[in-house]
Amino acid sequence: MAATIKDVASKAKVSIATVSLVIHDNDRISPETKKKVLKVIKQLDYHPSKSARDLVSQKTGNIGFILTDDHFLRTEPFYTRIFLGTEFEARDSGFYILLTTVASDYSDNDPLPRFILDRSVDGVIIAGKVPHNLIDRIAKYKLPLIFVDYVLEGDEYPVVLIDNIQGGILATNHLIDYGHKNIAFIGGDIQHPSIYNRLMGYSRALENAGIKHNDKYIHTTSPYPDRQNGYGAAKVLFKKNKNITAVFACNDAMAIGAMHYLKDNGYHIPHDVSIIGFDDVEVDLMLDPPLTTIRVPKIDLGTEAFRLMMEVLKNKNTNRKKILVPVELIIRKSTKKL
Amino acid sequence: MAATIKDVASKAKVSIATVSLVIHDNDRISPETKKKVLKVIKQLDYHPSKSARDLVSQKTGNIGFILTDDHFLRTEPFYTRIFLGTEFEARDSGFYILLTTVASDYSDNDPLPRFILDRSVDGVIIAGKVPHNLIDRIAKYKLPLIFVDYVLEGDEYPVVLIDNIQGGILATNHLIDYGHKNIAFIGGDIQHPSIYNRLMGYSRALENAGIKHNDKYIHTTSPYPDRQNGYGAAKVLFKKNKNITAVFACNDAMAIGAMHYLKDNGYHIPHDVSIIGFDDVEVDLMLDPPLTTIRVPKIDLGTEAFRLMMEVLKNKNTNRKKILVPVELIIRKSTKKL
DNA sequence: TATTCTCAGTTAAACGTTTAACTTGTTTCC
DNA sequence: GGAAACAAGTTAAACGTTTAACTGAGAATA
Repeated sequence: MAATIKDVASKAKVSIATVSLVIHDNDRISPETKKKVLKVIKQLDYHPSKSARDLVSQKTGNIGFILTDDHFLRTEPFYTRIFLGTEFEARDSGFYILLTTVASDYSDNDPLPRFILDRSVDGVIIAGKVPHNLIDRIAKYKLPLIFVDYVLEGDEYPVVLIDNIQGGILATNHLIDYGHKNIAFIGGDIQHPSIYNRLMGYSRALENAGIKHNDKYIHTTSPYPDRQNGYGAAKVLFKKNKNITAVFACNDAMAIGAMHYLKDNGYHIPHDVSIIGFDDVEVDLMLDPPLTTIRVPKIDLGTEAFRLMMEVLKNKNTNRKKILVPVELIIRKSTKKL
Repeated sequence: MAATIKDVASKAKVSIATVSLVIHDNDRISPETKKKVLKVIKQLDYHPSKSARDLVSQKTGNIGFILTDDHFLRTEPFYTRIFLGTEFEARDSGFYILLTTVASDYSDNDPLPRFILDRSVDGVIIAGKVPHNLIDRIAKYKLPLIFVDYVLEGDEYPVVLIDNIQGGILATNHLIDYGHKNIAFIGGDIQHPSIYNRLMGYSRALENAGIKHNDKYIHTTSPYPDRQNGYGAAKVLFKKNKNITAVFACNDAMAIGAMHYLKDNGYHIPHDVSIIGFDDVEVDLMLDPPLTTIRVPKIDLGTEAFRLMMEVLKNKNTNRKKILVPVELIIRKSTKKL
C-alpha cells in the first residue's frame, strides 16, 4: 500500500499537521523540521491522496468537457484537437479533464453527465453546439461554465470563439484579390452563429470591394455542413448560375463536397473555379488540388478555454469574457487568379 | 450547495446509515422506509459525492490511459479512436478515463503521470509503444496494467492486440489473388511487434502460395512508419527493382507516401503498380485512387481494453490474457488484377 | 416462561487530508 | 519584571461517505 501522511508523520516523529504544513510550504515550520520531513517524504515516495484532498477541500481538480457524440465522431478531428489543447493546458496546471459526450438529440429524460451529479468537476467546458435543454439543466448546478466555438445568443457565459467574421473577410478578400467577382457562398444551417458570421464576413468584404451582393450565389439551406451537403449545394448553385468563378465554403468538409461535384461535372479546379474552405483540417493537403483555406488554431481554442476557466475559478468573476481567436489565410492550389 | 447524505437523513428522519443502505439497495431496510428515503433523495436531487466515496472505498472509479504525445498528435486519429472506444465503454460502467500523454523520449527524471502518484486511478491502460523505462517505473506501483496495440516481449501483462499476422496474410493473399508475384513490403522499424508480425504474415502468405521470398523487395529500415518514410522507401525499392508490380505497406501512412512517390515518377496506380495499406484511416477514401487496405477496428481495441481491465479488477486474475482483434480486407481502387 | 432468532434499523469508526484554534517556550518591549 | 508578541509546532474537527458492530422489539422455539 502507498504511504499516507500518517506514515510520514510517525517516521519523521512529527504530527500529521506538520507534514501537511511542510507540503504546503508553510513558513511556520522551521527549516530543520522541514528538511527532515521532506527527506522522509522522499524515502517513502509519499504523495498526498487526491481523494482525501478533494473531499476536505471541496474541490476536485477536474474540469468536465462536454461535446455531442457526432462532433466527437466526426471524421475530421476538429473538436478532438480542441480537447487536446484543453488537456495539455490542464496538465500543466495539475488538473484533469473528464471528457464526456452527449447525444445530439439530448432529451430531458436522458441523464446528465455523471460528473456534474456526483460533484467530480469544478467547472464545465462545453465545446461546439449542444442541445439547449442540456445547457439549461446544467446551469441549475451553478457550476462555472465556459463555451468554446459556440454561444447561446444573449447568454452571459464566458466564451472562446473563432474570429469567424474576420475569417469570412479574409477568405472573400483573397478571392477578390484574385480578380473574382462572382463568388458563391456555401453554408450549412445559417442559425449556427459560426456559419452566420462567416457569411457576414463574406458580405462585408464584398461590400468593401464595391461588389454587388447576389442572393442567388448564396446557399445556406443545408442542415449540416458536411461533405454530402457541400456536394448538393454546389449542384444547386452551378445548375442555376453559369458564371460563378469562385466558391467560399463555410468549412472544409463542404468545400471538399463541392470540389467533388465540380470534378464530377467536368470543371477543373482551380482553372475553371477557385474554391476556398474554412478550418484547415488535415486532409486538405491530401486533396487534388490541395485546398486553400482559413486556418483555425484548434489547439489554441482548447487552451484558451482552459485558461478562461482558471480565471473564472480564481476570481469568481462572472462578468462575461469573450475571447476571439484569430485565424489565418492559407493559400494552396485550389484558388487561382482569374 | 448540493445536498449531502445528512440532509437526506434528517429530512427523512432516519440515520445516514439508513440512507446509505437504501442507496445500495440493502434488504435490511423495510419497503416503506426505502420508499420514504427514495422520495426525499429525489426531492433534494441528492447524488452521493464521488470524493467521499472514493476516499472511503479506497477506489476511484477512474482508469488512466497513457500514450506518447506523438501518437496522440498524429494526423490520423488512430490512437484517438482507441481512446474513444475505451471512453465509451467506461461511461457505461460508470468509470472515468483520465488521459495523459508522455514524451516519447521519456527519461527517468521526468515525472510519472500524476494520476499514478496521487492514487486517482484503479488501473492503467497503455496504448501503443511507450518507453520501456516508463513501464518499469509504473510497474512498481502494482496497479493493474493493460496494454493495447503493443506488448513488451516476454512480459506477463494482459494485452489487446490487432491480429497483425492474419492482416499480413490477408493483404498479401489479396495481391496474390490478383495475380501479383513481385510484391514489395514497406515497413518501419522491424523491432516494433506490429510491423514485425505484418511482415510475418506477408512471408507466410508468399510461402503458402509457393512464391519465392525476395529480400530485395523488403524495406524495413525506416525509423518511423510515416508518410515521408513511405515515400523514401518506395524510392529505394523502385530504383533498384524495375519489376515490382505490387506493394504492401505496413500502414496507410507509408502507403500514401509510396503512392506519392509513384505518382511523382510517372507510375499509374493501380495500372502499373497495385498498392495496399493497413489500418484503414479516414483519408483513404479521399485519395486518388482510394486505398485498398486492411481495416483495423480501432474503437473495438479500446472497448476490449476496458473490458479486460474490468475483468482484471474483478478477479484479480493476473494470469496473462491476450485478446486478438480480427481485421478485415477492404478492397478499393488502388489494387488491380494483373 | 425463558431463550434464541430475526427484523429493521442506529452508532460509531474509518478513509486521508486540511486548517482553525490552541499550546508552550522564548523574545521583545516599556 | 510582567505583559505582549512571536515562533514552532500540536490537537482536533471537518469533509461525505461506507460498513462492521451494536440495539431493541417482537416472533419463534424449547
